[in-house]
Amino acid sequence: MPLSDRRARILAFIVEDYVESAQPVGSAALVARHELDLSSATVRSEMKTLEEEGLITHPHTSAGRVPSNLGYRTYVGSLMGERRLSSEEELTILHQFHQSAVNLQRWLSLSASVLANSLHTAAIATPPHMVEVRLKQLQLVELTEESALLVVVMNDAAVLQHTLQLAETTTQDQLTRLAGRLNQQLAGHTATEIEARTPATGAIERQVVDQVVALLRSEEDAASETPLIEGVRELLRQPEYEGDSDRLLDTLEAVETSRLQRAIPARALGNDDVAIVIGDENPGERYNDMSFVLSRYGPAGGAGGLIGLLGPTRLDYPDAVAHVRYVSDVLTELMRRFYGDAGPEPTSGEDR
Amino acid sequence: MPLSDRRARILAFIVEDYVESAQPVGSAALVARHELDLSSATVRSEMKTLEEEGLITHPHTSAGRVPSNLGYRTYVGSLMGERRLSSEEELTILHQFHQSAVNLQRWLSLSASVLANSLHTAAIATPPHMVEVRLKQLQLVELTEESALLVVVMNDAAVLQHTLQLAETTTQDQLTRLAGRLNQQLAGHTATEIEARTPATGAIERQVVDQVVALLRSEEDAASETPLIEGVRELLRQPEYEGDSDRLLDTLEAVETSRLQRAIPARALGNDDVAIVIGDENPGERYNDMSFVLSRYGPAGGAGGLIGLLGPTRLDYPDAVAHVRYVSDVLTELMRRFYGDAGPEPTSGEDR
DNA sequence: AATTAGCACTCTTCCCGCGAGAGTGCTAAC
DNA sequence: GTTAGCACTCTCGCGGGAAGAGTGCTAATT
Repeated sequence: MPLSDRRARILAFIVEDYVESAQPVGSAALVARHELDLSSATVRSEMKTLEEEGLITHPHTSAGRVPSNLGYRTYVGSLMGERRLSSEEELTILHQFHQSAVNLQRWLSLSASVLANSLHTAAIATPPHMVEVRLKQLQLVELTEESALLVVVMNDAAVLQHTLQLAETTTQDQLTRLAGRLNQQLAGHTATEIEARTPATGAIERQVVDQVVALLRSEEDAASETPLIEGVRELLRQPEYEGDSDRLLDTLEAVETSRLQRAIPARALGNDDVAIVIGDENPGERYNDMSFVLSRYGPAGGAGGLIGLLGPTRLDYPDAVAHVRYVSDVLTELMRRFYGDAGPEPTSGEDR
Repeated sequence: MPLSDRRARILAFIVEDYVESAQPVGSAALVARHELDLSSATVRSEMKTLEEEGLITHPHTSAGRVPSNLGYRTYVGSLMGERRLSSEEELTILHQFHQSAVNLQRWLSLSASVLANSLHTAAIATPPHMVEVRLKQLQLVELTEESALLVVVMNDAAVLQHTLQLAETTTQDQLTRLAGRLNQQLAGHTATEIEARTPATGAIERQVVDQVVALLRSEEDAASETPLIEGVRELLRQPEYEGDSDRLLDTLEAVETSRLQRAIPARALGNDDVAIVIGDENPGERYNDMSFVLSRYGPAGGAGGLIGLLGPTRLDYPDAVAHVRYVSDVLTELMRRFYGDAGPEPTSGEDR
């Protein structure tokens, strides 16, 4: 039995009312609220059908209806309207970016904060990384006679550092010369390329090269990076956790500890897509009652990452999608402006 | 009326029992637990006196006694025994450090984790900083024609970065030469020294120098650094928060958002001291029911910071002090080994 | 003079039961 | 197909009462 038009409308109302009130919605309340030309009895019978179709449920006999995960999925997939931010909203967001220092890390955390505050839930951002990470420049700084700091800048503008215990004692002069030589040889190459040639001269040189390769590899490996999370408190203030400290702490733990990556769709996301993962669509059981709304940011083909929201399944999806899309676009534009395209195809206009 | 010997012992028992059980301790229970040669009635009358002295309180008429902040303070100041870690405990901790990469940031977060897990509460660590921050080396990396990444290494081995929007277009070659020149001129100097000489040649040079000064300044300013916090969940699982979501969230907020520095005693801490701040001894009201157990880490005169515990006033202080002291010593020793003393006086032996 | 047994008193906590309220699901009429 | 009516179910909040813990006082004991 396909979803009749009327039943679809009712489902949408249930989702929207429930998102707003966090209370199970009853037939009478629904009729009153939307001034339907239907009696509550009719709505009740439609609700019954919706329940048989698995789109809504009952917490208990005498309570109103609550959307099931499938219900949300249906709503998100075909029922919800598209929301666009007003230019006022857009300006408020832009304004915050313009006040921020030019610093990718700041932008990311600002983006996450903006999302978290707008939707009163948690937001996450993974640091940008490229498919092909190349060495841009390395630097060696003496710490003691037997240890040195290796600083590596990559083509995605990431700066990684590592302390080396040197096999032999050296001076800053020698280190500077070594760094200069290695920069000439290795700049612009990937970990694999560097490994393939292995010049292998001095002991220290080998140490440095090995470490550079290791750092490039770790940057290539998106999963190794801890995502940034903002607004956990906003999330935990949601009524779903009210008075339920256990669930609250479990969620806090799930959000903070388990590598979020595993829960995030690894599948490629087009630059304009916003992916919505609802409840048990998540791999792993930890996020059974949570949803993700995610988008890729960063110039197409260049360094990029994921940014988005993490909330209870009871999320305002239209609002979430609109915000995630806009913030992601802003971030992409900023990166393009300040870090260059850093990729093959200069993408077509999605600026605003 | 000075604290009689017996009354002091009773206070100590109350503190210790309460720390262990998180339940108000009654006179009968106390006698039984410690096999005292006293009747519960005697203990009761002593308790009454302790209460009049403000060392303990009553949640309500028919409940046992709970130490007041003053009670804890007295206990910590003169009653508690000194606890030393067993060599087994020390080894377990050391082992974790030896498995870690040589990386100050890692060490800090490891230290905090160790503390948090050992005492089942939160632990904090502020990044190391020096009283006199000097430029060690800078590096300029081209991003686009009009923007470059400035990477600055300081004498405390901190690496800071900043993206510059350049006033003129340049090439990597020009940037490398500029970096070389500036390194010769500025390396080893403090922000103030650099500012005083102001060579002021090209526009880009001025931009770079200004930014270097700003970065040095921000590193000098300890308060600007966000402390690292681990184990918030351990803290929030403590019985004080059980079933009290509001208090839980308030605490989460206090711990995560408000600049912890303000609550941390800014006063100089000797290298071997462990400072204990209890409840309302904290400046600001946010931490009225929390205690800090803090120690300075880092070679004397060199780069250093604070590390310690953040818990409910109901803390196992002897255990806390022992752990904080040991971890701080380990950290200091590691820093000395890998980063050098980086300071005038090579400190006398406090290694183990 | 200090200690102790005894006891009344207070206050919390838990449980039980009950009534109000919300909302459903069915049936019969429109 | 829609709707009014109604019985039924379940939750939630409230009051009462019993159990338990622990105090504080008093009077007896050492």
